[in-house]
Amino acid sequence: MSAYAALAEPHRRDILDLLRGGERSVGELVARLDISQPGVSKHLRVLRDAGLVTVRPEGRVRRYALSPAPLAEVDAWLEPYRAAWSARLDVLQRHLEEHPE
Amino acid sequence: MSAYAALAEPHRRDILDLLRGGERSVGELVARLDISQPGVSKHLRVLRDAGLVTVRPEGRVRRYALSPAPLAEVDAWLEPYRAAWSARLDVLQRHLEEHPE
DNA sequence: GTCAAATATAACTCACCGGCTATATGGCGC
DNA sequence: GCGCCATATAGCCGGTGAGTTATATTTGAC
Repeated sequence: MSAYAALAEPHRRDILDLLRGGERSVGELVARLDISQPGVSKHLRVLRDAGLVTVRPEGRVRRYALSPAPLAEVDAWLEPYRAAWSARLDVLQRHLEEHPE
Repeated sequence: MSAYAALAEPHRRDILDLLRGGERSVGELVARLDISQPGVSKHLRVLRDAGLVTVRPEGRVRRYALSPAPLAEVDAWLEPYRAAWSARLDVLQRHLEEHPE
């Protein structure tokens, strides 16, 4: 699954947001996510296949960590659009300068 | 459908990319997209519902234009991750400086 | 070795998505 | 009005996604 598709699911974005705070075990994620443990494991599998997270087994616990590299592609795709919407903001700003309310 | 989900479909990203070059009629999009006209219309409907494009009827032609505002949300979500992956690059860079091959 | 804890996988269901063809809708030319 | 052109919608189908419960797997504790 592409990084784009992986991000389409809100729970998966939640998981990534949680992992931004550092490594988390599956149990810790389950505790914060209002879906079943197998559901979390399934999402983690998708994220792992997309290269967005990595696992580090530690005893019987598996700690997941963020691996944000694939997001760079999304960011790169977004790049030209950033110009587009800031251009729009510029237009608005110029308009306001020339026609103050 | 959320902006994230809208972006999950490659054809829809293609459509947005095409619209970056300016307004396009449905026919022009169909000509470049290797899917049927109804398929394109369906994707345009999704993009419209997500607020990513706007329509301007002009005679019997409907011209679609980019409306990138919802992408700002995606960009904002991505923001903290940008830090995360540039941090990783920094780590790599420092490593290379301290241990040149 | 046995049991319990942590996690993954299997198997199932339901809903939705993306493609198609066929058809409806609305504007234009005559 | 009639027919054509551009586009949208309806309706169908096959695939897949996200959730569940039940079960398998691995590891640690004893």
